[in-house]
Amino acid sequence: MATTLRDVAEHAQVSVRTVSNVVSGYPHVSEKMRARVEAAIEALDYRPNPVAQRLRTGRTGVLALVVPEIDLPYFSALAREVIDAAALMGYRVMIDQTGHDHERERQLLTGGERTMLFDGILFSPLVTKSELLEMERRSTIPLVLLGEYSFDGRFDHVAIDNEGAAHDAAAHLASLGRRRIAAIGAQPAETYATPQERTAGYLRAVDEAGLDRDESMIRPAASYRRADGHAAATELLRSAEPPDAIFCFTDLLALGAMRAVFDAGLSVPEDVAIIGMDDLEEGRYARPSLTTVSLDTPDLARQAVERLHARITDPESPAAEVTVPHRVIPRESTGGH
Amino acid sequence: MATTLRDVAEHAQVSVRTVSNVVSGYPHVSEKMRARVEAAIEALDYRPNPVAQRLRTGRTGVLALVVPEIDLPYFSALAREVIDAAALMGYRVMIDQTGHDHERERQLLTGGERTMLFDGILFSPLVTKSELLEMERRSTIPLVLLGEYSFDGRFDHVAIDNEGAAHDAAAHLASLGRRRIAAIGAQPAETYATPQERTAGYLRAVDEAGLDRDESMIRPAASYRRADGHAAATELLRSAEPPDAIFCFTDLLALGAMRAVFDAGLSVPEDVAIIGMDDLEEGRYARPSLTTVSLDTPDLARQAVERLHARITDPESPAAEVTVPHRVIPRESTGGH
DNA sequence: TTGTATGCGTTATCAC
DNA sequence: GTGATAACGCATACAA
Repeated sequence: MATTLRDVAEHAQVSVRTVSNVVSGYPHVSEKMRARVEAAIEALDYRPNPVAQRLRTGRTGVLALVVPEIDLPYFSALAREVIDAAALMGYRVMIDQTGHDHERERQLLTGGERTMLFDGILFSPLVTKSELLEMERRSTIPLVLLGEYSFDGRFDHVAIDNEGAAHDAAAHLASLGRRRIAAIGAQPAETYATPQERTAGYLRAVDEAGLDRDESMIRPAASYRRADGHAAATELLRSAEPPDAIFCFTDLLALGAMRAVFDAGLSVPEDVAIIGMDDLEEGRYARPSLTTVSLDTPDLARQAVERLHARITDPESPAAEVTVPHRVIPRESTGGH
Repeated sequence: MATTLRDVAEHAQVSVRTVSNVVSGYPHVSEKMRARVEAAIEALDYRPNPVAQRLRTGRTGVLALVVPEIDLPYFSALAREVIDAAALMGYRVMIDQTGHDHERERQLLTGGERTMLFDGILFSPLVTKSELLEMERRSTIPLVLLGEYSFDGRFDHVAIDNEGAAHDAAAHLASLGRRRIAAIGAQPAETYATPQERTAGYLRAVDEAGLDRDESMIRPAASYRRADGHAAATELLRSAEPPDAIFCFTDLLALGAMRAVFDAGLSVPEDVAIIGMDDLEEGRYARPSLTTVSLDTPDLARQAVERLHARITDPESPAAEVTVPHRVIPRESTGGH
């Protein structure tokens, strides 16, 4: 069926070794040999079997990208950049959705039935500290964390400064004269790093602005979808002293929150200013356009893939901590440019 | 390093054959043998090497999903469902982005350097008829087309009725009393099937409503992103006789068009009613919420994966043509429920 | 029911 | 610089 190295070797009257050399670009091959082999390759339309190459070399040329849900715009934007960055370095990308299923995450990391299917993992889901500990104990596969814990430098880690970014977002609202600044996206238990760090940054900004901390202004979000932002904002607006500004931990939450403000008969930014994080394209076209904290996703993806590649080629290289810059982008939802 | 069948066999004092039987669930294995082998597997923490399995069996357990851009919400939603549906049938999914690069598409289909990396392809990008012809000539890998040409039943094909769906969308606008109904998303040349069919459906609805066909009301869109919808709508609104309704071939185009209407100082749906297609979650939270044509994406994904699986297991099975139902969902952008 | 041996298509180690 | 050949880890035809 499929043409193999041996077929080419026979056709060109040389050994498989020589054909392999030509195919893999081994430098020490005489010109006439190379020409003969290449002619045979052309004639037989030969293409190497990657599966056999893998078995032999142990490398698969595939990276896994693990995300909670690929249809969350932030993750699909990330996936796009990761796929492109990986392609540039000769990798293909397999995407796994954990769907917030911790068991699924563990399986993916500790081997499960899927060992050796990829050379490394870009791990992006929310994850708890104890899960990371378990990973470190059991897993041996090269791993780069995207976002979340830096975890004592035991894993490569590429992310923004969550605390700082959240601080800047809330500080932006304060700088506009808003006094009752709410936050949406905290997580109830002390489980995940991202919401914790963002809450901390928010609180620091509140303190620095000389505002009162008000626990009732901090709202959890079970997930980071529009519906969660809508529900949380609706509750906030019903309270005795509603906020005049809301900092949402993601743009998607913010878009849901905006819709809730309109549904309550109020307007953005006049009654309530809103800021998100992620700089989704959707926010640029929303009405009003959404002020947000932008993080250079292409850069983040590129750095993550590079880190992972470095770890794959040299498993002993020290873990790196990469922080990608962020910046507030003022738009209409906080009163313009 | 890694434990192999042979290691397990030695540990359990049996042959590799027996271990293999146990691992692969071969029924005729005596109880004590099975127990001994399983104990050894447990003790050595053995896991089969999927790459070796593949080389041996020729099956990879991987499907490729080819899309133009994974960060277009329609395709990320599709990817989510495809990944889930594939997981249910024991497949993993590799995502490829063609980025509207026809050369890239051809490579993916006619083999390129990537042969035998997956068992089948779900092919979703826009594609021309001549490209499909070339595919049929050269490619041998199981393939299911999502959307686009049915192509004479030579490929399995899962899609909505594009012509009918477009007709229903435009007819919905006409039924609301709109007289100057524009369309955004046509493609200039006679290249792709989807825009052609949608244009045809639009024209049929215009005719049926007794309205005049007006070529200037049909606007092309280079891509299907918000920016394209914005640009096209802006032009339409500047014309001497601007439209009172716009049918956009995708929700993303519609969301861009809505923003353009606001930027022009007009309102939706009072001045211009807008309808899209795809039923993105984004449209449900937009202001005003976006009327759209919904197609059951989970169902489409499931059927596509099932078709592909059927073709993989039986390459001789006749090509199937599956049409997934659609329906108009009225929302605020056309004047409510 | 279980063991032995061969091959899937490569790469890489030896010789020459 | 090139040729023969042994793995890589698994599944299976054939034998027992």
